[in-house]
Amino acid sequence: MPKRSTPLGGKGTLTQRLRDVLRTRILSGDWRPGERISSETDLSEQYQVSRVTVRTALKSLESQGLIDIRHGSGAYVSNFGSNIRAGLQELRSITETIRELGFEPSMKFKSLQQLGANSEQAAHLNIEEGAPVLAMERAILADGEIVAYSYDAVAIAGLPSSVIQAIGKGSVFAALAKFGVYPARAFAEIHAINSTEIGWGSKRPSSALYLLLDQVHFDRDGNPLMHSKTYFVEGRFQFVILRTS
Amino acid sequence: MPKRSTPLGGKGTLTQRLRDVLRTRILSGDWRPGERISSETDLSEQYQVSRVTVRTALKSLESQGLIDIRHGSGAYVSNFGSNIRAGLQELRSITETIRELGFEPSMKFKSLQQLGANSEQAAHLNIEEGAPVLAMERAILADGEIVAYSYDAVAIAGLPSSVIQAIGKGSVFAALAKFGVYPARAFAEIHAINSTEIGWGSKRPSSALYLLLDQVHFDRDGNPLMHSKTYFVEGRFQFVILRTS
DNA sequence: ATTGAATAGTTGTCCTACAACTTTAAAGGA
DNA sequence: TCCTTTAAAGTTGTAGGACAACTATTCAAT
Repeated sequence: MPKRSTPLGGKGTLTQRLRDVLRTRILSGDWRPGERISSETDLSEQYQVSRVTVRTALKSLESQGLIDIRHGSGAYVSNFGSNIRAGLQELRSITETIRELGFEPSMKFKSLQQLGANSEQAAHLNIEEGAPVLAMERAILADGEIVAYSYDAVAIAGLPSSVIQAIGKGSVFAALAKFGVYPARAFAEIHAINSTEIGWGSKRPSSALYLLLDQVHFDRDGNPLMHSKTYFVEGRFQFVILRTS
Repeated sequence: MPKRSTPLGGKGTLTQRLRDVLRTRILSGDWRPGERISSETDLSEQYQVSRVTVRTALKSLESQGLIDIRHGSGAYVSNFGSNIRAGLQELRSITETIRELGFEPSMKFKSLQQLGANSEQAAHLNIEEGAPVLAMERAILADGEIVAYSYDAVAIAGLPSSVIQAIGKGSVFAALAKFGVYPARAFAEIHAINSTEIGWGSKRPSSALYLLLDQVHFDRDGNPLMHSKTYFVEGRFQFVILRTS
């Protein structure tokens, strides 16, 4: 039984760091699905943290559906394991998800301009109609194949121009992160859409069937940051959700 | 400031009972969105439980997105509140969700018979092809209007006939509960479907556009209980997801 | 072979204490 | 008056020890 001397590097609270380490171990197969993981006491000794910290980390993993804790018995790896990584309930950027699935993500801008918010955007972003927003129309590709079209609007009142310019080059979230703004939550609505007016370009899919993810991203204070309507080409992107009680 | 003498009635661990009480208080508006709820120390005195129990309950609510805990400051009600109740990430029966949204749910069976599992069902339920399953074709209505069509298959090998008969009359989950079997998790895939071969009956929707929820329910041991393909009529049912990081 | 009781192991809850962080208030200086 | 700094109080995060409640195993008795 090898001792772990890993100092739990990373950011966030001690509990969060331990949780990330344990999640990695579970997803990498240190314990097989159905198998019992080390007891709380063992883990607390291995990582030199209190049992409180171990418990909180395990509880978090349980709420994410990765493990199942049973009173008097132990914590067991659930039988879903790796599939959950692509789960919808976890907030990750689309390009990041594509890369984790083993594809090479890329992006093609159709338009990128600063203009006044329309009524829908204003309502979602909680700003005045006509207030400045950065509007984008993008195609998202995986290994050169279009998987989604996205229509986004970022509220940019108060943002420095350096950040605004950076948005056009890479990931929106990466640019906002440099300004110290992180999306903490997103509230999404899902719809089935059948329309030929969504896509563009020569590589446009033959089918007109899309799965629309209409979502608003918020920072941790509940301030809306970005509204985006992303149309996923049906069949090219797998949406999975883990539902727990 | 009134003292709470509520003995935290209900089932489950003390933490779970406290969590349910606090969730009810939050959803019923005891604290407004953005407002800070009582401190952990206060709550532990109010309900006569330890601070550990309060912390665990609050952490659970945080992972569900109802509150936001900030180090050194407090726990704040997040700005979504009641919308979350209909969230997809929470595992509840469709009829239950419909009732909570203020409509009167009902069900119309087109077929209900015991037959051998086809290859798709066998794979999802982890049983042999041809093993006995209870197959259903149902229309789900809210206030008399069709909101979804569902094609379900329950693995019934080993189930007493009394339970099998009860399934046909009321909720599937309610019948299984009497046998001591509870669905603890579901793994769902989402698709957009455009087909005229889904619905039936005179009240069939004019549109052929559906949101397909293809899901498998599991018990807490990871055993598959039921596979269901539910086709929601686009526009008649709002799907929302809270995504957290 | 079956039952039942003892036993060790594990998670659930409690208590106390302190560290780390946030917010508010007071004090001081320009 | 306005602003900055400092102090204090309040809140969440982590630690350690203790015991209750539950589970799984072992072993003896029937």
